[in-house]
Amino acid sequence: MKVQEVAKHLGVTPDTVRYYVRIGVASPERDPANGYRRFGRRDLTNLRFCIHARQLGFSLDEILEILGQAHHGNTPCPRVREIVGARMQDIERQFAEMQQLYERIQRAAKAWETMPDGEPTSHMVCHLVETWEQDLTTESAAS
Amino acid sequence: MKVQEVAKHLGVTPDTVRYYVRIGVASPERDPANGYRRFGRRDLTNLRFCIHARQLGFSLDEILEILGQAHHGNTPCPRVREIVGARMQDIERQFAEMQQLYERIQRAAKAWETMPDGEPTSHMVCHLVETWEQDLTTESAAS
DNA sequence: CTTGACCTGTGAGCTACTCACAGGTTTAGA
DNA sequence: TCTAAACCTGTGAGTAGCTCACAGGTCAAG
Repeated sequence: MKVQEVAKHLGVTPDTVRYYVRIGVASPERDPANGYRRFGRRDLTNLRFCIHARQLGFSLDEILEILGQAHHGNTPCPRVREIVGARMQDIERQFAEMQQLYERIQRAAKAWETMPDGEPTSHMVCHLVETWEQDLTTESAAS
Repeated sequence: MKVQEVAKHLGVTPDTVRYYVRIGVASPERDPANGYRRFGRRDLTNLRFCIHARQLGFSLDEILEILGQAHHGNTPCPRVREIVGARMQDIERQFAEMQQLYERIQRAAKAWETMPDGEPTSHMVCHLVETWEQDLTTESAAS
């Protein structure tokens, strides 16, 4: 299979497939006549795994690590379970951070509702932003 | 004020302050004797605005745009309100995406609980990932 | 006078692609 | 048989917002 067929087959762009090849997710043979990539079964397997794993939040480094393990005949499943666990925690943390950001914006927007616009001065760019009451103390202490 | 004093004052690292100067958030004078940055009132104002705005989810490009507006004596407040509105929508969207990802992972992890590990084969790297039931159809159709 | 803490600019690294460029190949149709 | 469109190639740069490394100059305390 050529790059575009593979891409269509897997639901990604040819550029993405080429990128994955570039970093070593797959290593297709080359057609000696024209240098085109010829994807075999193993290449497709690796690419499919990569795409699925990405959809589960795996990083490309983690994917390469797992492919390496599998290449050596070791079962990558324990590592996979480990990564998935870590990823869930990451997401929970990001989730909390985003919620904080959202609430911060919301508080600001609400506080600004009744405030007029103002001209910038030498000690203030936008009074909306600069007079906004933030509890930085709480947040920087928490981090 | 020198770079480290400013950094401490604003609660960021000296590197961050230097970076902000680099991209034009502030343009401190230089001490002719040694070339050190000397931050004045306006520089501090800009940096403080920048840091606050970042905490509200503004991009550095947006911040530079606003600083430019303010520099020309125009009130940036309407633009600020606009950006804040856009940012809230962005966050809501990201929120939904992350939730999807989280649920996807959760479903996978749950489905794997009772599955044993397996050896990698030529057509499968990790059966946990590759036999995982995804409703890609739903998701790709939705996007 | 030394030592350590500061300062300088520049450039690279991080993630996961995505796009641009310049050029070679294949394929379908006239 | 020719041509034009659609494919393929590798390489390099761009994205966001820092962060760190490097090599070297400066300053303050003891």
